[in-house]
Amino acid sequence: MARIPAPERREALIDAALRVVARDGISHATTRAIVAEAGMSLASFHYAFASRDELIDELIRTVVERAENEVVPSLDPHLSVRERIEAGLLRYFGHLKARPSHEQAMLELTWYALRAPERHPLAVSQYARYREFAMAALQRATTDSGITWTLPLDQVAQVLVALTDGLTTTWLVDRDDEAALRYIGIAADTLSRLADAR
Amino acid sequence: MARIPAPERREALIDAALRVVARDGISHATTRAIVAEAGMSLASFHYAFASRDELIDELIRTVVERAENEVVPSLDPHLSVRERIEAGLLRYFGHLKARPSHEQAMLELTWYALRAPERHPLAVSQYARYREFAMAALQRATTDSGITWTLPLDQVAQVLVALTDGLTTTWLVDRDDEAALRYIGIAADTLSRLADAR
DNA sequence: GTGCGACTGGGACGATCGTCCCACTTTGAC
DNA sequence: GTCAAAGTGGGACGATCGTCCCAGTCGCAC
Repeated sequence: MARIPAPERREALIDAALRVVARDGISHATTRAIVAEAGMSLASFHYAFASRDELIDELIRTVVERAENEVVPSLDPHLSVRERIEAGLLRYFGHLKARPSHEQAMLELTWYALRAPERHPLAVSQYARYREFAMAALQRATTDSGITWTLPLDQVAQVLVALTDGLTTTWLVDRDDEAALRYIGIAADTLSRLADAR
Repeated sequence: MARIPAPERREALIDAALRVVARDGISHATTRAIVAEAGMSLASFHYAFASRDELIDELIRTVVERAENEVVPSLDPHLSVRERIEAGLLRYFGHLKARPSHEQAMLELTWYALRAPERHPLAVSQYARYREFAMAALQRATTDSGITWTLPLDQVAQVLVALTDGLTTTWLVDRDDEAALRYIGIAADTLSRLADAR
């Protein structure tokens, strides 16, 4: 095996771990499974990480950092705020359909973190990050429209996160595209009603 | 140990398993943990169940059957449809706050079922049952009000399930009561707007 | 080139997992 | 009372888990 400095190995192991979690679920993300995915030996694992828990914690932190803003509303000036929001939600839905196992992995990591009290803050910061993304998306949706929100932006963002969560969970279970599209339309209505022309 | 016929023992084991999952998470719901919770020996377990998988499957089926309709809207004739729906959501939220670990267990079981293809139907039927509850609740909310829905009732119910899911997940992470109450108000707005006076 | 620290591979540790076996006790039909 | 069937307890099986040890190999500063 090629000799790889520890920091790079940590990255490679985290990447491998995410692939394993997405493919097989976190319960199958054993040290051996992760090491096999990364093409390493067990010794290399424990040379880079003190324990499996340390890797999983680092994995959660990493996916939270890496998470991209998938809900990017359209900026087309011809569109209404509602249409911009709907465009953003549709973009997220496209991403969800393209990589369902990735979103499922993210949620599994949330539940995993939620089970151990000392890991709870990881889940909280994960959702704080989602809220940031939501805020940015909402701000973008009202840019150059002369429209403001009837609630503080972070509160609207909280609603958007919850709406997105509901979409993700129910679609992952039912895989009902038509229901998802209906829901997106209704969610866009709901959010745009929280915006008010001055 | 008292001698208990196998069918009763199956019930007792399922009850014990649900308690373990709610308290410690499904990853800690090992045969030994379940057996200890039920105060039995391992032999009794495998006398009642062929395998742990059989018990978990039966557990999911049982909680889906047992699940009670927590979203029961008010029937107070003085209330508007929107207020009735909000009352129902508030009732569910009260239940969620009173037994968060139970709701967390239900969701963990969903994700568990979602991981194995042969168990996927269990998750689907779980959400089908939620949809039934939602339909009953929505029907109740418009009783004697001369109001109908602008969408087929089962489609409105799908929206309610997704809205409730979003509420549950985000509250379990953030434990933000105020945000939950705001969200409930907005969700009630959203749903009542799908109802139309004839 | 030498030497030291960084890195690797393989094998092994004890703990815990799901499952099973078998001798034993109790129950209920006859 | 007899006896087959039902139910029980304890201990053991092989597999797999996270972790660790240790001898060995490589890269790099000097």
